Amino acid sequence: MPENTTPHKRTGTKQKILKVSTALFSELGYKGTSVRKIAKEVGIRESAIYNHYKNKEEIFLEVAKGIFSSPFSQGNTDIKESAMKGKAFLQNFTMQYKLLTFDKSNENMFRLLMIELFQNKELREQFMSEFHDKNVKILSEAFFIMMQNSLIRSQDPMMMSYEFLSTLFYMRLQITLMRFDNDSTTAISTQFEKHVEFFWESVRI
Amino acid sequence: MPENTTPHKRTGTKQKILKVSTALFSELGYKGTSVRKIAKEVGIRESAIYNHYKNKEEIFLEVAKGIFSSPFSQGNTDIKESAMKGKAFLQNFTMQYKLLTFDKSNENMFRLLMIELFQNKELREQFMSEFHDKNVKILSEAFFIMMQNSLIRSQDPMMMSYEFLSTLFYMRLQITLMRFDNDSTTAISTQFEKHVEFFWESVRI
DNA sequence: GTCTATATCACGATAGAC
DNA sequence: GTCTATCGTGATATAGAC
Repeated sequence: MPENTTPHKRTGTKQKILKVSTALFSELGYKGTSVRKIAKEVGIRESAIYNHYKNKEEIFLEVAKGIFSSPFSQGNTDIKESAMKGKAFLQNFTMQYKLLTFDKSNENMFRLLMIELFQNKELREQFMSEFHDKNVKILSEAFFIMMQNSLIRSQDPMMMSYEFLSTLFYMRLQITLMRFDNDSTTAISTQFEKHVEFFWESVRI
Repeated sequence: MPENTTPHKRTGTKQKILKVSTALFSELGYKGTSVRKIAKEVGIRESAIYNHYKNKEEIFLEVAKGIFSSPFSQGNTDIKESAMKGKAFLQNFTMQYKLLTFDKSNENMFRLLMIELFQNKELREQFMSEFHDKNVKILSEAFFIMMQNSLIRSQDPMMMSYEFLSTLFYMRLQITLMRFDNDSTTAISTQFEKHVEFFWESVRI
């Protein structure tokens, strides 16, 4: 027995608002997206929006929340195990990253992040923790294990992760920008594999 | 005999508009900056703005133009000469980049760039050509020379530049974000030097 | 070149009928 | 839960006096 808003009919409208808002915020940023546009796209009047959300800010925060919960940590495939493979681990990690880069919904997330990064403190913190720290942590563990197994030369694992990750991020930024203008990304897309090659040659023993 | 607008008095107003606009656009983005705010800060009425610029867009493009002409290529110190020094060249290049990162006006520029990157096609093109291509070109030349002199291992110079640059960019982004929130950047600021060390160890023969 | 005054518009949000 | 109607605000931009 559900006792929430819209008891028996499906909660379609609220979800539709969220879906439409996600697309619009991603494309136009916070200021560029108006409640008017959202309502129009959803197919209701502006005033009806306020039956579901207190105000525009509440919609945005809900969008931001949902967007970050998209799991980057894939299957949590035992790091201790896979890190032993050395180069293959990095190839796999990079592949996952590449897939995210070219995934449509993640592309929107990334765009929204970049647009609002300097305007929303909450988003900045999520960027640092979800985007950066999380990946550095995974990579650091892996590099540490590789060092223990004498696969790579000894270095600060955190620093190594930073070096490895920053290039992935920069490629992602460039590709997202290029796709935004419908430029071809074939040339740069092979860069991911080259990056792994270069990095591995730099650190392997 | 000047025959332009404001014949004998100084053209202070137009320059002041530009100066104020630069600060405001950098802080608030395009949508967040209103002609009202600009006028108020300058100390004139909104309508007076239109004696100097056709519209808001024209002001913004002028700001963007000026902001990119800030020369990264410093003294154009003969690359052929300095590249021979190998590691010292990279240290010098990175030092310049670090100075830019911590320079207040360049910090504003970078923030503006990040805010509007996905909203303004012209800015994207300027980013690609001025920000990326230019630096890749300088570094590629240097790496090529280093290879010729057997200072570093043989690789695609462009690719090497990409690898070297992307980390600098990522550090810059992180530092700018942290400074935005008044977080301490002492820990990350030494990363620049570590990056050069790591990279040099990766490529030197 | 600056001012006052105004036109026109889009925005976020609310009140109240259905 | 959605609608119509409306308010208040702040935005870009223009016309015309000084």
